Amino acid sequence: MTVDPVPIARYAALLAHPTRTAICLALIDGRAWTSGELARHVGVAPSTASEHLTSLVSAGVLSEVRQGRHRYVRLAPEAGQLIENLASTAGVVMSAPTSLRSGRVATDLLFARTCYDHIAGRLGVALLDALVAHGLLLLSVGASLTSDGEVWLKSVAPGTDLSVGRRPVVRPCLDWTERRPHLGGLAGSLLRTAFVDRGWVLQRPRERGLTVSSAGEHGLAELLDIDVQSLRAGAVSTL
Amino acid sequence: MTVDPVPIARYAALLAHPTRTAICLALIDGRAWTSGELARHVGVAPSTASEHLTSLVSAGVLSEVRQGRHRYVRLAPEAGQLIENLASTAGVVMSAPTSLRSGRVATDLLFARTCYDHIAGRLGVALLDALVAHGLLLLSVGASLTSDGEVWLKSVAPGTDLSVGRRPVVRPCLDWTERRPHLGGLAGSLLRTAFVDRGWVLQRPRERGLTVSSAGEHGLAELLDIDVQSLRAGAVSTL
DNA sequence: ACGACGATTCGGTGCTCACCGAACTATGGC
DNA sequence: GCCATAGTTCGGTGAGCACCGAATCGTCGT
Repeated sequence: MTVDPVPIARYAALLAHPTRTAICLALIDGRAWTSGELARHVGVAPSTASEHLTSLVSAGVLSEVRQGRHRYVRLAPEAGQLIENLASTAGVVMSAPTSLRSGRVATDLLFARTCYDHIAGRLGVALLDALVAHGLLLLSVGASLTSDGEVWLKSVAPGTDLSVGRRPVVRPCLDWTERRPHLGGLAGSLLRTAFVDRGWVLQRPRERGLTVSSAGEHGLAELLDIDVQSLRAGAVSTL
Repeated sequence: MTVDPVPIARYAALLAHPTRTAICLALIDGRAWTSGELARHVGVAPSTASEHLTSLVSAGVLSEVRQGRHRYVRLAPEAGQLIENLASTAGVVMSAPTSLRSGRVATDLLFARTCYDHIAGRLGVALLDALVAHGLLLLSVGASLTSDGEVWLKSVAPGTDLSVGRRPVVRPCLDWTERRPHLGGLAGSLLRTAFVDRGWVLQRPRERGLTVSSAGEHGLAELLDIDVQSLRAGAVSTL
């Protein structure tokens, strides 16, 4: 007995069930998905998806990060490679756009999407960077608005009372496609609402993806020097 | 739904069971094994092994050739690659000698082994080539001994009656490690017996592998100009 | 023709596991 | 404090399948 077949078989078994395979295929775009999203995507009960994720994570096929009540999972790079290898050996044509970090839906989401009630993706990261660049936000341990920032926010989102509630005004929320924080907390929520109200940011029901109108492009450029065009083209903010 | 997970899962499932994995690992040495050998090797009933082989073959993981009452299977090259990939991803160290066409046992068998009751492997192929080179054997459609060959055979294996029985005197038997015919049939059997009797070829019970003594090296060189040393080193006859 | 042997087919058995729903925990925002 | 939402745990159910032994088939060599 030269090589023990058991661990190999055990690993293969993880990819040997349509549901888990579908989960991995969804994750091959390189993004982090939540447990619930995956459950809906592959059409099983949340409990079932959760069980699958647990086994995939404990075997190292997926890596997980828990944030609040969400469980984000990502495909481990080696596992992604193996799956593409497996698919091609199995004679399945994986269309190019399905590969890592591409595909229409995927790129849309990479550009801008909702995270809880605020904006994530490259746009969300750019937003936070712009606030810092303009001296409106201070990023050290945690984050906080400067006094300029408070004034600015009230002008952008009129009728805001920052003293109410226990929700932190700003919260750096780790962005799982950019691996950098974007703007969360109350300020993030207010900004999203303000942008949607102005018709700058468009949000379709039951979808995570956000789009920016041409009015939004102008507005964001004027307000915070954000170049939406280049963000959309894939540029990341360089702060 | 961009990619159908089902065929991928189905393929992975083939490698997802310890028994089938063990079969594939055995086959990774690049040689063709019979169904029964694999059954014994992995420790299951012949019927079980047969079933596994059927599914592996029909999925293209293995290729099969039936010869007489034997079913030879080989690992498809892409499948071998995938398995090595899978093993390394699963964190299993596949020691170098386990890889394609190497390892001690494997190379021994590549050099010389029994096939039915005659000699296969590089030595078997060299034997057939030498007979042809010396004008003792005619290889066209099928094969037949020349009259010189008959005389020679009787001198090497005294007491031989070639007219008895329905067994073909010579039969080119496809060698599944060399992909070229070696000497089968009655002549092959007689030569093996003669060589074993003379102590040229050594055969341990319950093993397929054959070894050649130093007496055998001299004898084969003198009798048929066969260079056992270089065969053992991996050279193949070039006829 | 016959016996030996390798391989296959077929029933039956038992284990594993994917799945769901229901109950529960934890988090977020009011 | 409250409710809503995301996720998890757990028991039970059902399907799939790896396995074996017995019977059968085909080939080989006498």
